[in-house]
Amino acid sequence: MPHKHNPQPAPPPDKHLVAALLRWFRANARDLPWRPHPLGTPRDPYPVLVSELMLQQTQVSRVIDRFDAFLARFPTVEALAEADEQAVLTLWSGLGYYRRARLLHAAARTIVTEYAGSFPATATTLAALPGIGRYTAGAIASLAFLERTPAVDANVLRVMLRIQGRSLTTANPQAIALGWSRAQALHAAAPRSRPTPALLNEALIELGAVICTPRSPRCESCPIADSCRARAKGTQSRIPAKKPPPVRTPIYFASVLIHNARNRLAVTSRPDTGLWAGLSQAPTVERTDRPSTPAEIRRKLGLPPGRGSLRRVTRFDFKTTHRECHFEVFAAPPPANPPSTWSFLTPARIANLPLSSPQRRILLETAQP
DNA sequence: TACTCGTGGGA
DNA sequence: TTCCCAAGAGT
Repeated sequence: MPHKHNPQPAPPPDKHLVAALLRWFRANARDLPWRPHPLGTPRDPYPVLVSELMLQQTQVSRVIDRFDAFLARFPTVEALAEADEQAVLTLWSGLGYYRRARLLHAAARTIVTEYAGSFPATATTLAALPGIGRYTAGAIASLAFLERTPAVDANVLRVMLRIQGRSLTTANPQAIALGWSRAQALHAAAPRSRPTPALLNEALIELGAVICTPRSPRCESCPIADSCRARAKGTQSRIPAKKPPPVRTPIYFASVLIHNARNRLAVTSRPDTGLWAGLSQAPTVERTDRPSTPAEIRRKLGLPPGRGSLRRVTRFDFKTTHRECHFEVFAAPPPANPPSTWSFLTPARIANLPLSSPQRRILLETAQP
């Protein structure tokens, strides 16, 4: 009698996995603005830096247009370093996680001032730059400098966990350690040719993005399905394990549209920490316990008292990962002496400010008659 | 370590 | 419609 528990056949060695993956990538790589021609060519580190920072926690489709616009406006690391931070944030408007834009700007300045404009060329030295963590450092070091080093993002981690058949959340430190060590092992088993580290990292990311997707992975099209323990056990849909949804806390915003006599609109800057730090907005009051009353809004913004001076225009909700934002939009006449922190601007000027999505809606859609 | 920091497409 | 969640880093 054979074994009762019928063990799975041993997966092929990593060498075969890597060969199949690279073959698939060469044949199926999508044409992306930041992808080198031909594949495996070392890339300029600056576009890699920009694309990787833009792609953090978002999706390729959201980034493609922004990437081209950003490089057109700031074609070199020197141009970015010299830029005004507001200009950088403006090009980032709508992308979210605005701290990434500030950190990218800071990294460019560090590269120019401390490295005379030429990028540090190793993952270790890159990781010391602002906004560049372990993943981005590995990506730049491999894609631009062909260093044999892994780059494990959420895509690669998912691929590694499924290959190993481990149902852990992507936030689990064990899972992260497994992802990096498994990816490192694949590099060790890969061919020695110079472009291989870049090709392997990009292939793993691409596989996770188009085949080994979070939901409904296309296992029937996967070049390394015969190396995948999850596939063998049929557990791919449960890997990685789900993490509990984040708790969303409410914030109540009251934003006020204030036109002056020349029909220009009042705009202020948000504080430089917290949600939408440093972005522009209509004069706004916010609190976390309940909506502000009209009297409170008038008082806090220095608007004249009296019932007719503040009328509600509309309201809407906007969700972020951790916040449930309730917006009420009002209109009011300008105070006799507006605060010096307010600017009165035309729509064209406002469109060139760094705006969050809800403020873009308020200032550029709701405000226009 | 656990939490913060956005957004909008798609299931 | 509502919910899920995608090429992370900093604190």
